[in-house]
Amino acid sequence: MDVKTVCLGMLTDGEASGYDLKKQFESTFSHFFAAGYGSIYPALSSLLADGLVDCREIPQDGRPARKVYRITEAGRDRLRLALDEPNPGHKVRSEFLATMYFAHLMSPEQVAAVLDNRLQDLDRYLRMFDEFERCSGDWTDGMRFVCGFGRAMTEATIAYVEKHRDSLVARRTESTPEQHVREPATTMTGHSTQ
Amino acid sequence: MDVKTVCLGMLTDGEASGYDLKKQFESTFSHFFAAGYGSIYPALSSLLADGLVDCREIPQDGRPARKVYRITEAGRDRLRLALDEPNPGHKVRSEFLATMYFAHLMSPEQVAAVLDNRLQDLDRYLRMFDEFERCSGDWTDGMRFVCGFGRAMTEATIAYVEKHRDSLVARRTESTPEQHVREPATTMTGHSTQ
DNA sequence: GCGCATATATATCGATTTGATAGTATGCAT
DNA sequence: ATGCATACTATCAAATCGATATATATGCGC
Repeated sequence: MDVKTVCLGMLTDGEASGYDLKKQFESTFSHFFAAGYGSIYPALSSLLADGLVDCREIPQDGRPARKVYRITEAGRDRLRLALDEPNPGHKVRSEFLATMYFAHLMSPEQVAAVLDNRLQDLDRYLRMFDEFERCSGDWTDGMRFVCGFGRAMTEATIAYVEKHRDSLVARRTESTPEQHVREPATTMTGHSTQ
Repeated sequence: MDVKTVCLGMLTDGEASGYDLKKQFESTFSHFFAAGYGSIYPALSSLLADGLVDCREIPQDGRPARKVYRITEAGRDRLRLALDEPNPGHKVRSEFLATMYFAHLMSPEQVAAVLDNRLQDLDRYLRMFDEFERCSGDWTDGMRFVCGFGRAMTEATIAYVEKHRDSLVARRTESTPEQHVREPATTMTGHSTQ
């Protein structure tokens, strides 16, 4: 399941332009499948070339013409085929966790800052889910499942970070730094690798 | 924080070859920062060209020579700089959730298969974390934090999927692959804000 | 009236990442 | 004896990311 397939899926809901799809990637899909113009426009071109969508232009004054895409029958077939994959992946790419992995190379203040910023982001996510749910009247079960999933993850993350924050930051706010020496006077240039 | 930075971080633990780093990406880092040879080797080349690591070759009979990389002082500086980023990202790319989003376009059997396969994967993750923790004697706080994070997410995911599985699959077990109409107000909705 | 942000719309470009593949040797199990 | 796993290296096309460019219109504060 790549961006092409997701675009195809979005188009089952009605015709849309690349701009429209981008907005959906930025809202409902943002917490589990983000995509930018650099992916969306090539995806639509490719789908069009393969006859999986068709396109009509709606001229507008001032703005460039809207190019509105619509899924074709071939497109629906292709989508069904893609949705048949029984074990779709789920990948996390976390610079946050990578940073925390190396917490021993950072000052306690730096670690605290990273954790607090993450908590703020998570709070923003929570508010986003509130927003979503406020207008979830006509949602499908799938949409509810996915949104609830995001909320559950966010809440579990907040709980975990708040619980373990101190064990990462706690250490004395000064003295005996493991690796992050401030004064380069006594260098470890001797390559003291094991 | 890209692959280059993570490689640099791994090398603070001692010298290593690209192959060694790959193994670490596949084990400890796999649940939040995977990388393949196609990223690792170019990363090491680039680090070498920038003088952030150095390299010595250890010839072996039969196999190609080991190229063992070691972080330099410039490399440590660069790493400290990278770790100073106060708000590192955390991204999810989930074909699983994208698929579930379109559950209404699938048969109940397909949906059930996807959910069950996911649960199996999650169970495998759980066992992986058990494995990790069995030899966590000399771990840093950061490593413990990251591993605990992965376990917490996995457990929360299992709980969520098991709790909501039926609401996605439920509908009559025999059905057309085409989409179905949603029924009004079954009481299982439950806004579990817990 | 001026500058600025935001929204509507399109699209491209370099850099990075992914996923698969290739090569070459040892050793182990079927 | 054949296939498979492990140990090493490495590359390549395709996909994706993130930033940017090009227009115009609307609204907001100063």
